[in-house]
Amino acid sequence: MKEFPKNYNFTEREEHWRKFWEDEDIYKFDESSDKPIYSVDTPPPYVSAEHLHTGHIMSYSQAEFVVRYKRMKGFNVYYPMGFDDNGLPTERFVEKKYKIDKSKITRKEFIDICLKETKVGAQNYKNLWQSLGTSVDWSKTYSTIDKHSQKISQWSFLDLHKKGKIYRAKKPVLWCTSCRTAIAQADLEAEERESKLYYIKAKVETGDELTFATTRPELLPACMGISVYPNDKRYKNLIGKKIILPLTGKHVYLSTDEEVDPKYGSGVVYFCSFGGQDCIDWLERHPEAKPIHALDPNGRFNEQAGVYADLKMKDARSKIVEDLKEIGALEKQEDLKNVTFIHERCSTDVEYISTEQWFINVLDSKNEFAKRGEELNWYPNFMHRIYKDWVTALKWDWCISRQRYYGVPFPLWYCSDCGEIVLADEKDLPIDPMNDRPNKPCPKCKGTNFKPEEDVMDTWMTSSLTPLIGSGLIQNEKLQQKMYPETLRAQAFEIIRTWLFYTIVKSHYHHDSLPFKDVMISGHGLDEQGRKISKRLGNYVTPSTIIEQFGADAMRYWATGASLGGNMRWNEDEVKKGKRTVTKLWNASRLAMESFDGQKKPVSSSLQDEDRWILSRLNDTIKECTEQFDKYEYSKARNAVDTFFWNDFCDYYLEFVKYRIYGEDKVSKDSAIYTLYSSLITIIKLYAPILPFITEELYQLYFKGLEKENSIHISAWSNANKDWEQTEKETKEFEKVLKVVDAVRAYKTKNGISLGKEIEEFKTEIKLSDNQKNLVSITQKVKKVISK
RNA sequence: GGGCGAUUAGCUCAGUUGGCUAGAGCACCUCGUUUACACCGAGGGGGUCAUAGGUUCGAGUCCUAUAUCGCCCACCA
Repeated sequence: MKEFPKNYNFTEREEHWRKFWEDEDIYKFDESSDKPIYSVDTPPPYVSAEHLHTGHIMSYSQAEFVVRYKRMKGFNVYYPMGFDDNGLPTERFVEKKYKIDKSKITRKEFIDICLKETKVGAQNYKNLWQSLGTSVDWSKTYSTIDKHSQKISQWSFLDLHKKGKIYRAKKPVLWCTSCRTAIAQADLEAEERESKLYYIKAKVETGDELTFATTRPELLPACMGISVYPNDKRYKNLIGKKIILPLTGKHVYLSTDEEVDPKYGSGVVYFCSFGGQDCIDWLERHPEAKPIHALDPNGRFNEQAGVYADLKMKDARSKIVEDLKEIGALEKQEDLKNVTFIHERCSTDVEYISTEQWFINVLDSKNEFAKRGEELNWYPNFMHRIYKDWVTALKWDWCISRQRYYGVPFPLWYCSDCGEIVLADEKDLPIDPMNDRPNKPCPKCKGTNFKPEEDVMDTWMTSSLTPLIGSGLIQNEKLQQKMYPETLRAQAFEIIRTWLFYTIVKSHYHHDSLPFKDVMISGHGLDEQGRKISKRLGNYVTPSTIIEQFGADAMRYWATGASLGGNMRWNEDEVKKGKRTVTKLWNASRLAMESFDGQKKPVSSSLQDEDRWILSRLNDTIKECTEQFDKYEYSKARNAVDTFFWNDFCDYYLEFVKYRIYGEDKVSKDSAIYTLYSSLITIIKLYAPILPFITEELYQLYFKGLEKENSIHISAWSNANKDWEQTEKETKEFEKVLKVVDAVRAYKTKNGISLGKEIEEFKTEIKLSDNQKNLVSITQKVKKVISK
């Protein structure tokens, strides 16, 4: 056996193996293989993420453990990587970073900055993934703004349009006044706030007074109707009467509405043109009412709001409340908590503005999407519930158009003469209607003047296609078809309602199938106190610092700490434990390997009791570990290996065989070496998915010459071996030895005797055979073991 | 308001279909340099398994309430 250094220099060796894997194409997808395919769809991260934190490491590593396991299990693994660099998140990032005022920059200039910025971001991610040893096939990468992704996104639009799932309509949509674009229901976040319920008095034409209650008095200029519950006796004689609104002097009529709760507030509700879901629903029930378009897309009132024109919502509120007080129309106000919807990207209050947008019809197929959710294999299972609830609660069709610059353009124009929508030809994709022109005149009026669609697509319009984009990177068409649906989607739980849901929508409509068979959902990375990691709190550590300090293997080891789907706190001690495991593996291997003969694989000759025992334990560990990995329970898989390696193998077995490998008895030595070899190669294989660097190092140091595969990561996973099985009785019999060993150790420790020091005799109540007595005396340095 | 998780040693967490005299790692205390490892080994202290009921021969594990925390969802204006 060649020289075995005393210490393992992870900094240098990890760098070495990174390069080796890349040079040798270890993780390259083999297009000619006929092994079963295992394809993986992991989230293309937003490259605009300003910082990478341990939460990212956690969720990507967890998927990667499984990927490595499957690769060793004999699957032809397809693991591409994408970067999400289109859409609103990137735009907001660039706007903030460069303090851009979009009115003072051209569309093209802005897009150029975005493209430049995303290149930098993608490189940062790639560097981190590589230093972590992520086993991606880097020749298969995509970005969501590249031509390939644009082509597929535009194809998706055309196909869904053809299938009648896409429509354009002018109706109230969710609107962000800060981003100045329409958004989708999935982009909303609910925020509970301390608010006030204002009781406002209005005059009735009969001379009576009517008090209605609202949390949003600022919408008064857009009031389009007032309703009470049909059987509410208090207001019976006022129904149908003209109500004169305070401040604006406009009038509406008092109507009845089943949805009004007579017990809440004054039992009188006013409805406004952009107040919220309740108002939209009310308008549907009261088509006679006329919406008042008093709010501009920038969030300011316009001339329809009379004296309140030009005011922002917030300012309008205080002004209107003030004015109401002044004229004595504010009866009272009560404190209450209520839920406001905000845009998740910028936390701006969402408004409801009637605009013309593109939609994908999802509401009509809610049941089918729910059914797809049932067909999907969920790991862990309880995550299914989040999906189910979301699908059931859907209220809006998916608005896919954004009034922004940086995104995939819609493949269409409008005829300037007749307004007809002219779609691009599939064969011309991708196109940009701003630069390209239709290749034929308007099919309706033969006109040749066109207006491009200036809106861009919602970023999810593209990322919902990642299974297609990923598999589409395979040139071989026959093979490409075998790649869809993919095998595994791995993602975090907070994007179930977006990424997962939208991907299922697309696959269902396009292919009438699920996009993948399994979904593995990770939890959140939290800080040490259990708080969500956020930029504002600054409560995160930089992964690259940890990797430099403890090594990538140690960092990855930490990521196994959370059970599947569970949240995990940051805990540097766990990283240290990973580092210690690496060191321990190194040292244990040093002991074993220095006894190995490099020429040929050892074979089993005459195994001794302790050999049979450890091999049986090894066998159990293989079974347990495999079973857990098959269920995506990387955490439990690691646990099984840890227990075996530290407790059984190091604490007991290595102590048992030391004297044999240093000794002269060839038969005894050979069987010890066979057992050591079998155990060690298995241990490093079982650890390989989690600790790819140290296991590769150990594999290359000795096993490669005999095991043939170029890297441990493409070597075959260890299978349970029938020959190694032991009956329960045999195991129990041997465990008596362990008990006596424990007793000897305890005796020595309590008496301050070094474990290496020989003692004269040791008495035990446990009945041991002569073989067993012999084993205890030699390994524990007791001249004579006296047992019953 | 509805739902889903969680609640086990000082800390972070395991405890699979009920059999546990409740485990691990860290931390703590004591001992020990032994030809793999002091980034170590050995030994030890420490828990009425959130609370209250119930099912059972037997419950950390199942049921029913309650409490606290976290998350998801939700138009009572």
